Amino acid sequence: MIHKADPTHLAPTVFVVDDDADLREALAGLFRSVDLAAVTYASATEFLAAELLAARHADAPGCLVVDVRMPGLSGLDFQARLAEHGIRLPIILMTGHGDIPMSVRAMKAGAVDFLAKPFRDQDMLDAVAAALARDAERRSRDTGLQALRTAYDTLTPREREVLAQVTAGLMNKQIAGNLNLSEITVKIHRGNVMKKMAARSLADLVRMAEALGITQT
Amino acid sequence: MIHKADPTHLAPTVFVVDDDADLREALAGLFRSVDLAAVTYASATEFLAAELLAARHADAPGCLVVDVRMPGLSGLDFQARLAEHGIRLPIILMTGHGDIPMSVRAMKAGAVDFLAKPFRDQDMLDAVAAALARDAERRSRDTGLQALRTAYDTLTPREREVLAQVTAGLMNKQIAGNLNLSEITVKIHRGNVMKKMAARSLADLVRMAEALGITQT
DNA sequence: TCCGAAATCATACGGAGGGATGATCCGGCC
DNA sequence: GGCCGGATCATCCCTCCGTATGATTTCGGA
Repeated sequence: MIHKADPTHLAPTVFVVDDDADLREALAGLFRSVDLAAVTYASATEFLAAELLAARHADAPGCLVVDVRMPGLSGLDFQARLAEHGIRLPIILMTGHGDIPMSVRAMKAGAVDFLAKPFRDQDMLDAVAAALARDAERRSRDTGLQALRTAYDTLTPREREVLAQVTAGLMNKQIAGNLNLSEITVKIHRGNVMKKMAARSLADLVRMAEALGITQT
Repeated sequence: MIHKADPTHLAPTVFVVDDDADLREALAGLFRSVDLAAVTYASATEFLAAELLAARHADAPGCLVVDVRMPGLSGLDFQARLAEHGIRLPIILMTGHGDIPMSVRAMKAGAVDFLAKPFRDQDMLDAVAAALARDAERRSRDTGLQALRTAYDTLTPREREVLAQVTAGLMNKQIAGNLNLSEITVKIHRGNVMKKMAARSLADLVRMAEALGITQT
């Protein structure tokens, strides 16, 4: 496990999606000039095809720089489509002929920035820096949670019930009553839960349950 | 305490700030037509003066509908100024001559919406509904936290130290060592903490500490 | 059919939590 | 000076937690 590369530490990539080849290359050059890897696509569908096939979207840190007006899928629709495919890269939108409602809609949908062309290189670089920071933060949150989920997945159904009630603050005795068990059995499940979740204290376990969204009915 | 009115349940008020008297009144009428209380101001400074004097901002649920271009304080500066005064009402901005960068800046700063004039009445009402929902949600989160803070404020310095280490998962014995106390003293502080915080279990206490952002150095 | 994982329970012991009672000491405050 | 709250500690006692040892049952897969 220690030998597996941690995607969080990979160099991030800026994915440029624009039907204007000149602009694509200009942007890619701009990003590379500040030591950022850049990949270009001529359309949203091209990006989706490539990324879904590569299946890299799950572990590729980076962000998207997308023109809102493109043949086929528009930037705004693209924004919505990404979520469906589980791609959660932060998006920076660009437009040559956008209006205020469009920019507001994009920002509401979670875009990091919305730049009207022409924009200054520095504005784009600032936006990309913000987007990459947002992506890195989401990733670190996600990997923490994923480790917890992996551990949680190893629990048996009974152990999960016990976990829920333990972290709800019930005593072994009460849990035993609720589940129609003897207290000793609850203790055993409880001990197993602590081991499997690698919790060093009840406080630990409570925080884990909190992060996992485990609630007691 | 039970007899004090819960601001959460007061009817929300829409605060309209615009230097155009006709538009002010038109908007106030629109809001009242859907049974929303509306108060109008001709400028940002007028709003701040009135609200800060009334000291109602702390418990008045509602939202702001503000024109970005006004004599004196602009809508965007106004947005920044509110935070300084501790006023956290959601803001909807309007503009007659805005541009995309302005709208993006406003949205980044947390505006609920940014409407270009002329807008449809329904769009404004939708925006206000969203703003009021956001305000109500923040309020309910805040009041929950405030109850916790009130309880936490009653703790003595020693009790807070013990709380921090208890919720960090340390045993009484270890806490006693860290604080150079006997175990029995820790137990007493611990018991006092449970009473004062009204925690019915350790799990409870851990969640409270989590919500309060209490971390162990 | 046999094995292993899951689930169940008993007994027993040691450690940890938690309350009650009683006591001392110190520093503000009326 | 006297009072009170905060902090400190002891002793006693009971409950709760955790784990080890040993054992049974059930169920699904090799």
